[in-house]
Amino acid sequence: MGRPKQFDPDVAVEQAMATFWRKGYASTTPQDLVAALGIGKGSLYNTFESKHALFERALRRYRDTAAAELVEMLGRPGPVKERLRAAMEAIVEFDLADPDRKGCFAVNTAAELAGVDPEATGLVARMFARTESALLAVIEEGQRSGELDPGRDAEAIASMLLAVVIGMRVLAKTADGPAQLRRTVDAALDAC
Amino acid sequence: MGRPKQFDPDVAVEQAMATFWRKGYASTTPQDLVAALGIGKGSLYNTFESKHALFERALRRYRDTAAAELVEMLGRPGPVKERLRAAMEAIVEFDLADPDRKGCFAVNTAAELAGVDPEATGLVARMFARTESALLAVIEEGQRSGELDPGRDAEAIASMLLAVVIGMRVLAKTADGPAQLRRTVDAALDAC
DNA sequence: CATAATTTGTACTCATAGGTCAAAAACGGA
DNA sequence: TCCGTTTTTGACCTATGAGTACAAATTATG
Repeated sequence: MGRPKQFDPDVAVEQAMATFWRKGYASTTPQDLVAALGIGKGSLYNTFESKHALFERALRRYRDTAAAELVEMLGRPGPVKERLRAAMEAIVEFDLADPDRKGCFAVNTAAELAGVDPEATGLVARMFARTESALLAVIEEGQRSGELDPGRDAEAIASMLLAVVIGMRVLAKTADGPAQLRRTVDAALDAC
Repeated sequence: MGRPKQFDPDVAVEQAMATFWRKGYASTTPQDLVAALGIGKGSLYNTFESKHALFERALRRYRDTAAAELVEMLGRPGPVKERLRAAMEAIVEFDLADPDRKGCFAVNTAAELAGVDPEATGLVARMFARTESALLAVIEEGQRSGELDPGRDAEAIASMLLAVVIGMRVLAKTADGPAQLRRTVDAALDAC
């Protein structure tokens, strides 16, 4: 019954994610969104309650795709140090290859909305926590297998690696070349 | 000659800095600014060319105060590790004590405007570079004095510490307590 | 085929962004 | 005290933000 939608809401959320990611929340206008999604304003507000609601869905989508990918990479089989290096290098490659220099959607959102938007703040905090858990799991696995020194504080190392990753993704937005970030990866791995 | 200004432009820049720092560039409105500076809109635009020009001055002020303070702390006399710890712990204390969770103005600006606003991007990139230089100087000093292992790559460690600091300042915006950041400081110092 | 249900496009609305401008006010100098 | 200069005040302006209203269009079902 009723007229069927002319567009796929999931695809629309994906496109909204790309737009919010590139421009940030405040700077993204309804016009930006209708242009990016290729639908009219009526459909926009009929399908998604509000700009804020759509933003929240976009953030969740990010969590379930890009953020989940990092966690997945860390969970792959293989030597611990190689996994950590692969994951960090993939981030560096990705961020530097992006002509828009979008960085990380979660990091950008933390910088823009933490303390202002409770839903966004909570979502981002949990993404960070999830990433930290994944890092911790890898570190502990390495310590058990003897690849890493078991005498070190695994939680501290995981927390530091999370900070390194977040810091790199900020730096990637202003970096003029890959040298600095590659050095950072090397030093971070040495610290494990 | 002519009517004297009723307000101190330097103080006004300071207040503008606080406002931009807390709300970000896009979300700060002329109304916010006249309210924060306590002057009329005419005076605002008579004294500062535009919102963007005022923002740039605010960023420069930040560079010359808060950002300079970190560099200064790192340059103080004393054992290298103690200096690094003191500087990092000061950042953590400062960020967590702030009820607004503003974080670092430079980091927030990088997240919001890198790639969009050339002046802001350049200013932030140079603040980061300056901080990295200060970190490198401390590391090298420690390696010369024997406090740190001279066999390690000082530049890599400095780059990593910069990433750690930036990452911590993002994390401080969503953190629920000091534990995670304290662990990060410990692990970062161990990595030197 | 009529009808109910849903979507879509378009035209509105109200508030605010970002800024300009004219006139009044406050100064120092002649 | 009048003049030229500069600042302040606050009304004004145009464009856009975010969203609403609603009629027209499109569909499944009885």
